[in-house]
Amino acid sequence: MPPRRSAFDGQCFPCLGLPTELKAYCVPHHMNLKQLSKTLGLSQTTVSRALNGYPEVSAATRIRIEKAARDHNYTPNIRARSLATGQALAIGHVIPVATRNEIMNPVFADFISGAATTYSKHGYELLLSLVEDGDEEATYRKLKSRASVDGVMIHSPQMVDPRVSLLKEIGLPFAVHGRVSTLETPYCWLDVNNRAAFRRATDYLLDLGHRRIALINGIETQDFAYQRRSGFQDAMAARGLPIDPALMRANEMTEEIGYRAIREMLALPRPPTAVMTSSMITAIGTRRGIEDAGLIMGRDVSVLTHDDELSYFQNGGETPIFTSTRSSVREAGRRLAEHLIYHINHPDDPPPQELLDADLRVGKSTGPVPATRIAS
Amino acid sequence: MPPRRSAFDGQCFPCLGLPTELKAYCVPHHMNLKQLSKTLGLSQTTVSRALNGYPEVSAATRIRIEKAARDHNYTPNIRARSLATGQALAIGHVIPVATRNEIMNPVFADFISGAATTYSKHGYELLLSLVEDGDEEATYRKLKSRASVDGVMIHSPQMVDPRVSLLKEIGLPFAVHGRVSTLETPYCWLDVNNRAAFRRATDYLLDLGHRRIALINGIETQDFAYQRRSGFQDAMAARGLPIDPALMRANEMTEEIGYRAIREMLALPRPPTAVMTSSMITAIGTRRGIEDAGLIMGRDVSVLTHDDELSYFQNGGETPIFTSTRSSVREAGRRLAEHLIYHINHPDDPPPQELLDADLRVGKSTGPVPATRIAS
DNA sequence: AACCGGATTCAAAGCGCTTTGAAGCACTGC
DNA sequence: GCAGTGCTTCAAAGCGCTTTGAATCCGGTT
Repeated sequence: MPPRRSAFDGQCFPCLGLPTELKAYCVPHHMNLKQLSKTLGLSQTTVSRALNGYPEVSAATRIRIEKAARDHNYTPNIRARSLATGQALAIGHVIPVATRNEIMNPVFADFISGAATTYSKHGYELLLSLVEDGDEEATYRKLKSRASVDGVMIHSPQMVDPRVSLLKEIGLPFAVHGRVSTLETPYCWLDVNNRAAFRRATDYLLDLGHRRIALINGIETQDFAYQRRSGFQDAMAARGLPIDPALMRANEMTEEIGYRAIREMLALPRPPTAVMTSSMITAIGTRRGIEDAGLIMGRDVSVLTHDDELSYFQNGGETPIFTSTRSSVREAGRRLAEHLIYHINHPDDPPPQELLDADLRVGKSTGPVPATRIAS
Repeated sequence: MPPRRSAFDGQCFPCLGLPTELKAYCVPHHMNLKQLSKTLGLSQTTVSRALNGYPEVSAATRIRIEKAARDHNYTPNIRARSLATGQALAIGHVIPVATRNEIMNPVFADFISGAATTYSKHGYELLLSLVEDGDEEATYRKLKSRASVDGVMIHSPQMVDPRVSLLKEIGLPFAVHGRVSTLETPYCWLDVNNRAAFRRATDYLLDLGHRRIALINGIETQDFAYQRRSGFQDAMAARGLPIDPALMRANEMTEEIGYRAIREMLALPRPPTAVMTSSMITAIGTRRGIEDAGLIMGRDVSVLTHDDELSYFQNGGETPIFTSTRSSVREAGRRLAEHLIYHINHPDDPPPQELLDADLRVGKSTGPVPATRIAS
C-alpha cells in the first residue's frame, strides 16, 4: 500500500520540509498562471494567450504580461499544459541494454545530442528508456498508454525490424535514424545514401589502381551495413572484378576489431592494397594494425572510412587524416528531430523523409597502389 | 504564432489522420479512467483506489477491477496523475555536452542503466537534458519551474561544485554520485570509499616490495580523483616513502592516455615497478604500453586499477586480469536512485547517504618486485 | 442617439487523474 | 426499532493549463 500523498498545493520542496505549523507561511515561490493573472488583474485566458503568442491580445497588454512573467520567473507547468493540449511535449528514446550497451555507442551519443538541440528549441523533452532485451515492446506500449511521449526515435534499424510495425499498430509516431529497406509503406526516416557513397568510394580506390580492396563492415543485419556492402559490390561488379571473401568482414565496429581484421588480412598470401571501413573507430584500429605491421598508411595500404564526424573522433583538422565518405551524425540528429516533430504535428501530411548525401573527402590515408604490388 | 491545437479528446494518432467526416468513428483505443469505471459500473474513485492498492476496496471488487484494467490495457495517463499528485514521477539527468561528451563516458552509461532499473521499478521516468556548457543553471531552473522532474542526479561532482548550492537554492531535490568533500551541509550522496581503497591498494603493493609506484589518476578537480590521490599519499607517507612527481599523472581516463603515460614513465632512468590507475580503460592502455615496451605485466611491472565493473570493460572472468579495487558503478546507480526517490518522498528525513567499500581483488596483474630491481 | 463590427478581454469548461468528505449498506447491540 | 459501527462506495473538487463561446469596449456609422 503506497503512502498517501496530498497534492502539491503550491508548496515548494524546501517548504515541504518545514514543521507543519509553519507551512502556512510558504507562499508559493513558483508562480502559476492563476497567481500571475491575479497579480496583473487580468484573466488567465489573456495571460496564457499573450505568452503563447496568439494575436488577440493588445500590444500594450502583451508587453505588460511578458514583463511580469519574466519578473516572477514564470514558466508554465509542463504537465498541466500537456494535459490540456493532449501533447506530451516529449520524445522517447528506447535503448536496449544488452551485453553491449547501446547507450555508449559514440554514434548514439552524437546523434542524441544533435536531436536534443532540436527538442529544446521546440520545447520538447527527451525521455530515455533503458530496457532489458525483450522488454522493448512492452516499453513502447507503456509509453503510448501512459501518454508519456508524443513520438519515439528509432535507432540502429535492422534490415528487418519489428519495431516499425509495432509502432504503426499502437499508433505511436516515430522516426527512424536510417531506414528499413525491406519496408514498402511510408514512414518518417532520415538516412545517408550509404550505397551510393560506398559505390563512389570504391570507384575512387579502383581509379587509384587498387584491385584487392577489403571491406571491414558493421554487422550486416543492420541496414546501413547492408547498403554499404551493396555499394561496394556494385562498384566491383561494374568493372567485372571478383570479390575475395577473405577480404570481407562484418562485425562490431570497435578499434580492436579493426586492428585484428587488418592484421589477419595483411598476413594473407595476397594482402589487400586498400581497405574500406564503416567507422572511424575501426579505421583507427586499422591504422594501428598497418603501422604495427611495419607499413605506412596511405603509401603501402590505403584506408577509406565512413566518417560520422563524431565529436569524439575527429578526422584531423583542415587536411583530414582519413579519406572518407562523410556525413555528420549530429546534424542527422538535429534534422531528424525536426522531421519527427513536424510529423507529430502534421499527422495528415506524408511523413518526412530525407536522404543525405555523404560527400567523398580526400585525406592522407589513400594513394595509388604501391608499385611493388601493381602486378597482383 | 503557433498553430492552434485542440485537446486530445480521446482520439489516437491513427485516427487523427482520418478524414474529418470519419473521425466520429474513432472510439478511443486508449482506455481512460472514466471509460473504465463506466464500463465497470463503478465510480472513478473506487477504480483509482483499487488500482493504486488502497485498502478501502473490497477484495471482490478489486479483482474485478484489476481484471478489467488488464483486459482493456489500461494504464493511467502519467501526466494527469502527476498533475493531480504534484509529483512529476520523473528524474532529471543534466549532462553538459562539452567537447568531450559526457554522455558516452562508459561510467556514465553503466551508472545510468543501473539507475534506470530503479526508476522503472518505482514508476519514474528518466529525463535527459543535454546542455551546452554554461546553460546548466538555466536548465536546472527550468526543470524546477516547469515541474518536469521531482529531482535530479548529479554526475561527476567536482571538489568545489556550484551545482549543489544552486539546487539547494531553487529547492530541487538531488543526489550526488560521489561527493563534494568541501561541503559541510547534509545532502544525498553515494560514494565509494576511494581514499581508503587506494590507501589499502597502495599498501598491498608496498607489501609486495614495490617502492616506485606510479599513479595515473583522473583529473584531480574531480572529487574521486582527489580522494584516490590522498589515499595513495597517505599510504606512502605512513611508511615514510617519498613520492616522485614524475610518477604522478592526472588526466582524462582514456586508453591512449594510459598508454602514453606508462611509455613515458618506463623511459625514465628509474622507471616504476608498479602502477595504479583510476580506470580499467586507462589500465588497458597501460597494459598495451607495457607489452609494447617488451615487458610483461604482473612480472616486470605490476598494475593495479580501480574497476567500476563496467559492462563493456569486464575484468576477466573467475580469475581477474587486473588486481583492482572494485565497486560496481551499475549497482551504485541502482542504489543511489533508491536513495533519491526516498529523499524526494521523505523530505523531512535526513537525506540518505551511503559509503560503499571497494574490496581489493587480486588478479594476475600484480606480483612481487622483479629481483633485478629490488636494489632500486 | 442608437447601432455596428472589430479589437480585446473574460468566465467557464475540460484535459485524466487523485483525494476529500460524505453517503450507503448491512450488521450489531441495546 | 433505532442508533452505532465498520466496511464500501460515491459525487465533487481540484491539480495548472488551454480553449471555447460569449461579453465588453470603443471609435466610427447611420
